[in-house]
Formats: sequence, structure tokens, C-alpha cells
Amino acid sequence: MLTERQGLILSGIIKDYTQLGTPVGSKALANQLPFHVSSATIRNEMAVLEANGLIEKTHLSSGRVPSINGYRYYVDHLNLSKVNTMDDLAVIHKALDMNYHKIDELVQHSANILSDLTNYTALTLQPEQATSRRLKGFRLVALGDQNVMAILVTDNGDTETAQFKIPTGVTGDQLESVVNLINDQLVGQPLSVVLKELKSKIPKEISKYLRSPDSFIDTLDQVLTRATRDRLYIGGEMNLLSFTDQSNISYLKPLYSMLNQSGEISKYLGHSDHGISVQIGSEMSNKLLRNYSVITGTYDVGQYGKGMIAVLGPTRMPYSKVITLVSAFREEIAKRLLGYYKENK
Amino acid sequence: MLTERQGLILSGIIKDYTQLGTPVGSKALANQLPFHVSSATIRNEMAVLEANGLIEKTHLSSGRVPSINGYRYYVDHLNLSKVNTMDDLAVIHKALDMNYHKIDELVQHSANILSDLTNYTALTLQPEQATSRRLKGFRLVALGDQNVMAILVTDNGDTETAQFKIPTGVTGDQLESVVNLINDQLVGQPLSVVLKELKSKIPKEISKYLRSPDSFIDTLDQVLTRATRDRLYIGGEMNLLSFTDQSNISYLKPLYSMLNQSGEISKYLGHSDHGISVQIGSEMSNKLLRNYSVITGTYDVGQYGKGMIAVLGPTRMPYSKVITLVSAFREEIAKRLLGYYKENK
DNA sequence: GCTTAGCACTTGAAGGGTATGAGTGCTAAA
DNA sequence: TTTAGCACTCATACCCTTCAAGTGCTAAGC
Repeated sequence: MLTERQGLILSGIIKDYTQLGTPVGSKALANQLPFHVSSATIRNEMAVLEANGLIEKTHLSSGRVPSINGYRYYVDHLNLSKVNTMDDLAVIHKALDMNYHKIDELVQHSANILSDLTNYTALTLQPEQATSRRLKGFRLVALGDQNVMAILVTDNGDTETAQFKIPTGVTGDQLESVVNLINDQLVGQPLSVVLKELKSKIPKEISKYLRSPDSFIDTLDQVLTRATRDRLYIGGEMNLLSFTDQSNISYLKPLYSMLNQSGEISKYLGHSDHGISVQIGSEMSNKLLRNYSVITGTYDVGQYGKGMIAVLGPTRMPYSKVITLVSAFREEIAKRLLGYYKENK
Repeated sequence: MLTERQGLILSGIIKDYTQLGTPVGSKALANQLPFHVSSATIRNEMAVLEANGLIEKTHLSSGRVPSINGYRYYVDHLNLSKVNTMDDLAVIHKALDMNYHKIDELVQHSANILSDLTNYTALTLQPEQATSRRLKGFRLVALGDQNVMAILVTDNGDTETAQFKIPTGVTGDQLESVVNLINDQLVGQPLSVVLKELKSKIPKEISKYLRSPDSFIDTLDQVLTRATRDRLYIGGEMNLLSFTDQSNISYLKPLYSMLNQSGEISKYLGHSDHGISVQIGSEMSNKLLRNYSVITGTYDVGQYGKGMIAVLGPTRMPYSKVITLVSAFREEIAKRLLGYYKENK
């Protein structure tokens, strides 16, 4: 445990280093601290911090740089000041204040705003869907030449489609019966239930109208699976360029690929039921993320599941500011989604 | 007009410079040319080429680098050798050989393959749609609480959706009548016709069933507009990183933004009815593209319009190889799309 | 009349040496 | 416990030199 002064010195080092990006020395720091001691005293305290593994030197006679542990200590124990981000909050409110037709628009838009506010990369994950989303409607549209398009609508305003070929000899009336059957039996059910029924009860029922319902069931299954997968949105991926230092620029491509590989990055987002999780540099298991930090906020939409909003930035990041922002978004999104669900129940 | 030897020297310089990226000198070049002359002779010829503005020096005593005019001359007059890309062609065939449910999948996939083969950025534009695409079906799905989702299906397997609120007092039967009306009257028509009718005949007809059809017509209009806009796909945008030189790295972000701004980049793609267009460096009007080259292939799907496939790469680019590739894709996509339309007529 | 060897000249890149300044740890006095 | 003073370290910037690759030009050769 650090003394109060040591804490202030650590905070000072982190603040300076975050702003300037160069190792910070005892003299420069002495002039900025809220109390007066000489640089020699700072040096002594710095030696203690270094012994505790909270700061590091880049070479024997250089200034100090926060270590991963230093950031961690800062985030866990020192980051108490609520930064005044009223301006940012106003921006969030205003930017989110438009009419959304679909949930994914809101979630996607949030990623963009958050990346603009931070100049980092923002990731958002829609609330888990398999259990919370419900089937709202099922339709078929004939495309001609035995091709039919199946359309599935869920309660959050998403649609998924798939094409399939119907066997020869199936009439329009038969198809209509099947559509009615599915709408009657499954509309209003959570997608997870729909998936289950699709493999048990439904095939039998359908076989009343269709001789070989397999291809039909397969298509539906495929659409449902697609509808329930994670939906990740990325905002400001190009900001990666600005905050990745030259030496790591060769990692950018694989990192970018990973971000765009469906479901890949979400494995590494921090989980924290009580709100915000902070992962710093090498704390992350993925090699590509070792030189970055991720602030993840989990938002809870009650029975509709949990989603995430995260910022990917450099380890040298103004943690307090970003944490406040993610926190604000987290609450704001949850509020608006709950509102949305209430309205479209 | 250049002599044959001068042409070979220009080609040699371009080839070397493309491979190595460093200015090429007379001595090194002399060892690689298919005929034997001394470096002094090469120097004399180089002086001629330089006088013609086809090559340049980076400083007084440096080797030569092709100028934009040099590339242009090369592409127009010297690029005769059909490079053996049988391997690449096989890759194209194989990679495209899967089942596509929608046209945009094929077009999108092509962008990815092309960017992988070249290590540059590939852009593809779906065939123009307003006149060629036809309406295949229109459906409504009730979302509850006066919210209804409109779904529009076109003959290339795309769907567009939009939500709207219906006025209180409208019954399900009334809605069904409207859906039937639209399906009866408009299915099979090109989207351009649908747009027209929507503003003339249809409102009157709808008013038989709905007292205030305006919000309904508006929604439809909105969906149609969205369905007819250009569809641009980008593959390998991160390759921009590798072929942008350090000095221009600050332009990357705005360039990236432009690429992702719907419809922006397509203004600058080359138009050429007879197939392939090559734009080199400063030949392009857009500032952000000044340091790149774009090879655009137009593919023709007959009555269904024209699409494009393009490669964005450095001015220092193996033009013959890339041109061959774009050309192959151009034909291959056209063939497959025609096949698709035939099948789903 | 081309071609080519020879040569003086130019230039960027690489390497080495030195000065500078920001920083450190340690010691001893306050 | 704090701080002034001091010897020491190291990255950076700068200058200077060398080196290699390249050029243009001239004069000799086929």
C-alpha cells in the first residue's frame, strides 16, 4: 500500500506520461505536483515506486514510465476524481437522440460516437439474443423458378433472409399453409424456443403439407442460427493507426483481421457483472492486444440480455476520462433499449 | 514515339522499380536487359527518355524512377506481354465456385479474393440497379403496438426493410388488402417503374383502404431509395497500410473515410465501356488518390446493367499482372451473374 | 555515327566522434 | 526526513568523413 504522497506521485507520472508520451523525470514532476518538495525527494519516492514495480525506467538514467502494474494500481485505487465530462455527456445525449428503427442502429451508432469522443476504437455488442429475442413474423416470397426466399423478423426489428429451392410439385397453397402454421405456432416465442421446436414438433406438422420438409427446415435453421449470432460493431477502426506506435505497426493487419472476424474479439472483452472492466496491456491473453488497453462496459437490459460497449486504445490512455465515457454510454444504452423494448413489446 | 530499345529500357526501369522500389541505375539495368550494351549507352538512352518526361531522377546523381507519363506510356504501348497467371485464374475459378444466395455475396466475395491476390485494396460495385432490378415481393410484419415492418424483396435476392407506425384504427384486414394491392400491381416491375407508380397511381388506390396513406407511401419510398443506391464493397482496406509510404500516412484516415462514405469513391473509378481503365497517380482528380493508381474493370450484365471491379494500389504497381487479374474477374463476374439471372428469371 | 571506356563530379546513406541535456543514485548536511 | 550537491549514464542531435552508386561528358574505337 502506498502513502498518499506516493499515490500522488504515481498519478502525476501517469498524467504526464499520458499527455506527453515521454518518460517523466523528477524535476519536471516536482513543478507540477500539488505540494512542494524537491526533486531529490521525488527521486527517493520514485525509487520506492520502482521497487514496488509500479513504474519503470527505459534506461539507466531515463525518467520513469508507468508499468502495467502502475496503471492497474492507478485504476483500482487512485482514479477517484470524477472528471468533468458534462460536455461529453451532452454530446452523447444529443447524438443518441434520434429515432431508431432497429436496435442495431442504436448500438452501431454508439460505437461511432464513442470512437469520435475518444479518438480510439470502439466496439459494441448487441444484447445476447438467443434467449431474449422473439420471433415476430415469418414470410415467404417467390422468386420464380422454384426459388423462394424465407424472411424472418424478430422483435428488435432485425430481419434475416435465406433462399432455397422448393421441390417440384409443391403448390402455392401448400406453402401458404406452412407459413401460417409457423406464424401461428411460433410467433411471440423466444428464438431459442423456436430453434428447439423446429427440431421436434414442427417437422411433423409440416409434413402434413409438404412431402419432404427437410430442405425447408434446414433453411429455417440456418436463418435462425444467423439471427442469433453475436453482433459486433466497430467504430473508428482507423484510429488504430494514430495510437499504434510505429514499432508495432506490423501487428495492425492481423489485429484488424481479428476485429473483423466475427466473434473473435468478443472473446477478449472483459466481463464484469458490476459494470466496467479495465484490461491493461499484457493483462490480456491475446498477443495482438498486448500493447493496448480495453475498457469494457456491460449493460443490462433485464430479461433481454446483456450487451457490451468497449474502447480499444493504447495502454497510455486517459483512463479516468474513458472510463467515465464508457460508463455513461453503458447506462444510456441500457436506458434507451429498455425504452425501446417497452414501446415495442 | 520511342525506338524499340528505348521501350525495352523503359520497361526494364519500370520492372526493376516495381520490384525493388529504389531508383534504378544504368549499370544494374545493363545486366538485366535482353540485349547487351554498355552502361554508357543505357545512360545515353536514359537521357532521351528523361527528355521525353518518361523517367525522372530523385536527385542529381541518382538512378531513374518512372514518371506518371512513363507508366502511362508503358500501359498504353508496352504492356503487351500476357503474363502467365494461370495459377491466379485457377484460384479465381475455385474461389468463386460456391453457391451464392444473393448477388451481393458474389460481388463482395470477389472484392476479397482480388485484394488477397494483389495485396492491394479491391473495390466492387454491383450492377446498376434502378432500371434492372425488379420487385419480387412485398410483405408486412406486425411488430406490435402499431409498429409494422415493411419488407421489400428484389429479384437479385436482396431485401430492404423499414419500420413505420400505422395510425390507430387501421385493421389487419385493411393492411392485408394494401399488401395484396401492391403485390398484384407492382411485382415483376423494375424498381424504377415502381418508384414512379408509387407517386402516381398507387396512392389513390391505397386510399380506398387507408384513410391517410402518406406515412405508408413515405416508408415505401424510403425503402425503395435505399434499395436502388449504389452498393460498393471493399476488400483488403488494411492493405492500404502496406502500400502507402510513410510520408503519406497522414492521408490514410481521410482516404479511408472516403472509401467508406457511401458513393464517394465510385465517382473516381475509371469509366471505360470497352473494359479496363487505368488511372495513374496524379491523373486522378481527387487529391487523396494522387499517390495511388486505380485499375477499373467494367462488367456488363446486359439488360441488368453494368458493374465495376477495381483495384486501388500504389503507382508503383505491377500493372500487367493487375490488369490481367481485373480483366479475368470482370469476365468471370459477368458470366456468373448472367448465369444467376438466367436461373432466377 | 553509334558505342564504349574513362573520368570528374554529385549525392544519400552509413558510420564515428563529440557535445548537450535530462535524468539518476548517493552522500552528507540541515 | 528533506534537500543541495555531485559524479555518473544515456539518448539525441550534430558534424564530419567515407563509401558506393550513380551521373554527364569527352575522346577513342568499330
